[in-house]
Amino acid sequence: MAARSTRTHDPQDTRAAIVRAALELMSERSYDGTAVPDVAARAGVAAGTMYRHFKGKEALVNAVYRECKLSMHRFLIEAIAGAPSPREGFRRLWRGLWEFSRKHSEAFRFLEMHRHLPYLEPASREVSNSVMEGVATFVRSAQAEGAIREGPPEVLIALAFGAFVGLAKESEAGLTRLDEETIALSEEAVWGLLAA
Amino acid sequence: MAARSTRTHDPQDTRAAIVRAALELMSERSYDGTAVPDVAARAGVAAGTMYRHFKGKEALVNAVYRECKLSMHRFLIEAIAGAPSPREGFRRLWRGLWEFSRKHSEAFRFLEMHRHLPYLEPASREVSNSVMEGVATFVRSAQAEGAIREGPPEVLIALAFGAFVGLAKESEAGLTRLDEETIALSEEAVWGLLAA
Amino acid sequence: MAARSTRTHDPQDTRAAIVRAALELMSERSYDGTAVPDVAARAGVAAGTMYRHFKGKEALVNAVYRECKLSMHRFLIEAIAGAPSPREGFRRLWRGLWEFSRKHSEAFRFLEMHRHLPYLEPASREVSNSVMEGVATFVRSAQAEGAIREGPPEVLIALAFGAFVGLAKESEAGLTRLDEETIALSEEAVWGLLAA
Amino acid sequence: MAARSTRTHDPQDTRAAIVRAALELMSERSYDGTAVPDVAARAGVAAGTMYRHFKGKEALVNAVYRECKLSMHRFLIEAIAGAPSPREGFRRLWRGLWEFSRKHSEAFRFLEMHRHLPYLEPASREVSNSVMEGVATFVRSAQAEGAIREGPPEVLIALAFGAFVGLAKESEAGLTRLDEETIALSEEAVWGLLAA
DNA sequence: CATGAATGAGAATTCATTCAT
DNA sequence: AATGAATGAATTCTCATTCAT
Repeated sequence: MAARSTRTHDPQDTRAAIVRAALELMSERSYDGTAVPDVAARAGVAAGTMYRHFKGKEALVNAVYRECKLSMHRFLIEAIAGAPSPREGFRRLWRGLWEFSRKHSEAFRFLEMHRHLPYLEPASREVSNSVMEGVATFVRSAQAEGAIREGPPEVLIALAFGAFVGLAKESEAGLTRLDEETIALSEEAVWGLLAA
Repeated sequence: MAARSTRTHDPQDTRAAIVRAALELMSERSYDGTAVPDVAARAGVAAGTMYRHFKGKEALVNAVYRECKLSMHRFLIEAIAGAPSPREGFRRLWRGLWEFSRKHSEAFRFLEMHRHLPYLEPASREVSNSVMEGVATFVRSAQAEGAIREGPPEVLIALAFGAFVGLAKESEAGLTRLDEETIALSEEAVWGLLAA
Repeated sequence: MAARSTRTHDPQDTRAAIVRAALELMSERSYDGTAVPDVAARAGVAAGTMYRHFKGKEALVNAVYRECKLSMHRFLIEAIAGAPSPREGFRRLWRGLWEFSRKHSEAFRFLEMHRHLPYLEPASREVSNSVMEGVATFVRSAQAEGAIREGPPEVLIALAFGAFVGLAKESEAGLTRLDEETIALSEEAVWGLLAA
Repeated sequence: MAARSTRTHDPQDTRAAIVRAALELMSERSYDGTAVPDVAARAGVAAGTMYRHFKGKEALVNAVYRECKLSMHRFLIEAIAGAPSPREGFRRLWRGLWEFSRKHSEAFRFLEMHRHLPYLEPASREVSNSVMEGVATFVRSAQAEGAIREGPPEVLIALAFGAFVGLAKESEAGLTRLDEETIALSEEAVWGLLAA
C-alpha cells in the first residue's frame, strides 16, 4: 500500500547493522584484530554484502569512527548548551561524558582505541576537530570570565579529557567502580585542574 | 677484558633485538597489526629464530609489556625517591613521566596501547600492579599530611596519569608541543587536581 | 532435464574433488606426509578453498575415512546378502573384498594405513564399528549352524580380514599377483581357517 | 684402568639411544609425523648430535627399520630351529610371533607401519627379504612332506602373517585381548589355513 | 541489492639441517 | 663427539576481496 514496499529490509538497516557489528567487534579487539567475515556474521549478512555498502575495511572503520564521534559530539554539545556558568558548564560536561561512556560504552572505547590511526581519512579527522571546537569555545569564554585558568585551551582540554579517559579505563579494568560518588569526587578534582 | 667470551652472538643479544623490534613495530601499529616476519626482519634475524626465544607471538608481546612496565617503574620510583614534600614529589613524578615519555617514547606509547588486553598474561598484570603500588603509597602518605585531597588513591592516580596520557597523545598527534612551558603549566594544573 | 540448475560449479562437486584428491595422496604417503596445498592443487582448487569445506586437515582426513569405510561397508553388505550357505557367503565376501580392493584400491590402502589413528574422531570410529557388526552377525549365524568354528567372532574376523590385507599388501609390493588363481587358492585356504 | 676410558658416554650408547627414541616415536606417529628435534629430546641429546650418527632423517628411519627387522628375524629363526615336525614348527612360529609382538611391541608396530615405504633404501629391503627366506624354506619343506597345502609359499606366508597382524591390530585397538586362550584358538585356526 | 563459494596472498608456526664453538 | 642457536623453506591456516548467480 505504501509507496515504499519494504521487501525484506531497508538498505539503511543493513548498513546500520554492519556499522553496529563492526563497532562491537572493533571496540573489543583492534581494527587489525577484527575480521570482515566476523563483522558480516554478527551483522547477519553475507560477506559479500559488506562491499555493497563500503568500499573496503578501511571505509568501514572510518564510517564507524565518524558515527561514534558525531554521536559523542551531539551528546556533549547538548549537555553543555545554555549552562548558566562555567562551573555548571563543566559539571554538565563531566556528567555528559560519564553518561555517554555508560550508554555508548562501545563507542567510547572505540574512539579511544582508534585515535589518530593511519587509516583515518581526512574527512574523519575533520569530524574530530569540529567536536573539539565546541568545547574549546566554551573554555575560551570561561577563561575570559576568569573562571578557568590561563593557557592554551587544547592543553587544558587534553588534560581534563585525558583524566576522564584514565578513570574510564580504570573502571573498565574492574579496578574501581564508576559510581555516583566517584563521579562527584572526580568532577570536583578535575575542576581543581581547570579552575583559575 | 670481559670474562665472558662472546662467540658469534650472545643469545641474550638476539632476544633483546627481537624485543626491541617488536616494541618499535607494535607501538606504531597494534598487536594484531604487526606481523612476526616484520619483527624478525627488523631485528635482523630469521623468522624461525623468534620461536627459539618466545613460544609465540603472545609470549613476545607479554615480554615486551613486562620490560616496558618495569622500565617505567624504575624510572618513576627513582624520580620520586626522597622527595622532601608531597608537592615536590609530584613535581618530580610529573617531570619523570615527561622525561620517560621523551626518552622511551615507544615504550610509553606501547604501554598505553596495550593496557588490559586479552593477550596479557596474569604475570604481566602483576608487574602492572606492583608499579601502581609505589605511587599509591606516595599518595596515601600525602593524604595523611593533608597535602592531597581525600579519596581513593587509585581514582586520583587514574585521573592524574590519564591527564598526562591525554597530553602526550595530543602532542604526539602534533596538536600541541610538549615543551618546557606546557609541562610547567600542566604540572601546575594537575596539582590543582590533586591538592587538598 | 534435471531440476537442479548447475551454476558454475556445485559446491558438492568441489567438496568431492577435495576428498578424492586427499584420498589419492594420503593413500600414497601418510596423513602427516601429505601437504594441504598438494591436495588443493590436485583437486584443482585454491588452498583456501579447502577450509570452506573442512575445518582443517584433521576434519578432512576424517571425512575421507568415513567415506571410504562406508563405501566398503556397502560393497560387502551387498556381496554377502542372501547367501544360501555359510560357505557361499564367505566365498562372496572374499570375492567382494577382492573386487573392492581392485576397484577402490586407494580407499582400501587408505583404510589400512589409517586404522585406529590418533586423529580419528569418535564419529569415524562408529562408522567403523557398524561395518564390523554386519559381518559379525554373519559369522555368528554360521557358527550356530556349525559351519564356522567356535570362538569370538571378532577374533575370527580379525584373522580372516588380516589374511586378506596381508595378501593385498604382498601384491601391492609386486611380490605376487592377485590373479584369479591366487584368489581361488587363498579363498580355499582362509575357509580352512574359518571352517569348523 | 681399562684401555677404553669412557669419558661421559660411549658413542654407541648415544647412537642406540637415538635409534630407541626414534623407534618409540615413529611407532606412535608416522615417519612424517615425527620431528627430529623430538627424537633428539627423547634420546637426551642435542639436535645437532643426531647428524653425527646419521646422515639425515631418512638414514635414521632406515637404521631403525633394519634393527627391528633383524631383531624379529633372529627371534623367529630361533623359534623355528630344530622343530620336530611342521605342525610343531608352526606352533613355535606362531608363539614366537606372539612373544615378539609383546616384548617388542614398538618394533612390531613400527615394522607394520613402515612396510614398503618410499624412503626405504635397497639395503633395508634386503634384510626384509632374508627374513622371508627362512620362513619360505620351512614352508617348502613342509609342503614336500605333504603337511602344508600346495601353493606359492609367499602367498601362504602373506595370509598367515597377515592373519597375525590383523589379530595384533585388533588387540592393540583394545577390541580383544591377546591372551593365552586367544592365541591357542588363533593358532589352531591359522593351522587350518595352512594344513594340507 | 544480496549471496556465498572461491580466491590467493600472507599470516603464524614448525622443523630438517648447518655450523661456530 | 657434542652442543644448541640460527636458518629459511615449507606447513597449516586466515581473511580481505571478487564475482557469477
